[in-house]
Amino acid sequence: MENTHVENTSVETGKESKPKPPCPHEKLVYDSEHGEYVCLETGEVVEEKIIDERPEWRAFTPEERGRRARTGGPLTTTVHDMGFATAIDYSNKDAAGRKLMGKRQELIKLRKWQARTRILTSMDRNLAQAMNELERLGDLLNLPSHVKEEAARIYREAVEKGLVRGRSIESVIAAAVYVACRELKVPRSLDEVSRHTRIGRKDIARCYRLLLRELDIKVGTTDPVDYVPRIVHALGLPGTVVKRAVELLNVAREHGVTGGKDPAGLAAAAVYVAALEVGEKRTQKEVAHVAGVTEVTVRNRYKELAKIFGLDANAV
DNA sequence: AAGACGAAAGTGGTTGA
DNA sequence: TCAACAACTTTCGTCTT
Repeated sequence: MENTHVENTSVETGKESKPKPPCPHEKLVYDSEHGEYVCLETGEVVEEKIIDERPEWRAFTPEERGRRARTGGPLTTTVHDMGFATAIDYSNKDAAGRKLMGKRQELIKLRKWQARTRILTSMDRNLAQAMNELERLGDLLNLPSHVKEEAARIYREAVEKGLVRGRSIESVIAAAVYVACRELKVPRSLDEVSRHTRIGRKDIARCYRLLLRELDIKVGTTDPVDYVPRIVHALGLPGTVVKRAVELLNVAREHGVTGGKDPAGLAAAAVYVAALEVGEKRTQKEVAHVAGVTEVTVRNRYKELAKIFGLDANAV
C-alpha cells in the first residue's frame, strides 16, 4: 500500500510538487465484508472500525447490567417504534424514585393501557416482526447498519402503501434488503439474500421489482467496481490490486465490452489480471470461487480483457 | 498433478410477438 | 403465453507448466 503513495507522488512531482495529501480519498469503495472503506486511488484502507450502533441489549447478570456503558435504546428505524417506548414498571415509583401517589386502581389502568397501546396497530405489529427478521437477515449477510436502516425505511414505506398485504413479511423484507444493497452499493447478490431466507430468489426478485415500481426507486445497474474490494480482500491481495483492477474495468467499459455481462464475472476477471500483473498470481478457480462465478466465466471475461489490452503472457 | 484453455450441451431469465 | 435468444454453468477432453 505504501509503495502506491510513493509511486503516485513521484509521478505527480512532474508538475512542481506542493505537498498534496497522500490520498484525497475521493473515490471510496465500501468493502462490506470487512466493514472497511477502501480508497480507489491508493488502495488504502480508510476506516476499519465502523461504529457499532446497535443497542446493548443483553445483560444477564447484575454485574453485566452495571457494566453497560450506554443507556437508552438507539433512535433508529430498525426498532419498530423508533426507539420511543415508555414502560411503567411495577415498583409504583416515578422516574425520580418517589412514590407514585395515585390510587392503585389508576396505576393498574395505566399499565393496562400501556400494554395495549405499546403495539398499537396491526401495522406496528407487522413492523415489529419485520424488524426482527431484518435484524436476523442483516446479521447473516454482514450488512453494515446504514444498509439495514435503509432497508427498514423502504419496508416501512412499503407497509404504508399497503404493498405487503398478500405477501409474506419475509419476502418483502428480503426484497427491501436487496434494494438497499443496490442503492448503497453494497454488493449482495439475489442468491446470497435468498440463501438466508425460506423465500426463493424468484419471489424476492418479484417483490424487488414491485418495490422499485411502486416506491419509484431508481437503482443504477450494478457496477463491477463494487465487487472488486470484496474479491481482492477474500484472496488476501494487496490494495494495489484493487486500484489496478478498477482501472482495467474502466478501460474495458470504454471499449463497451461490459454491457450485459455479469458484473461479478467482470470484476473477477479484472482482479485475476491485476493480481497477475503485480506478481501475486491466483488461480482462475480461486478467483472464480470467491466471486461466485465459475472458472469458465472468469476465463471468458479474461479473454475479452486480454484482447483489449493486447496482453499475452507478458505486459506489466 | 494441477492449472489453463476450449468446445458442446444444458439452464434460468429476459424480450418481443 | 410462448418461442427465440444471450449469458452463464456444467462437463469433459486436451494442452501446458
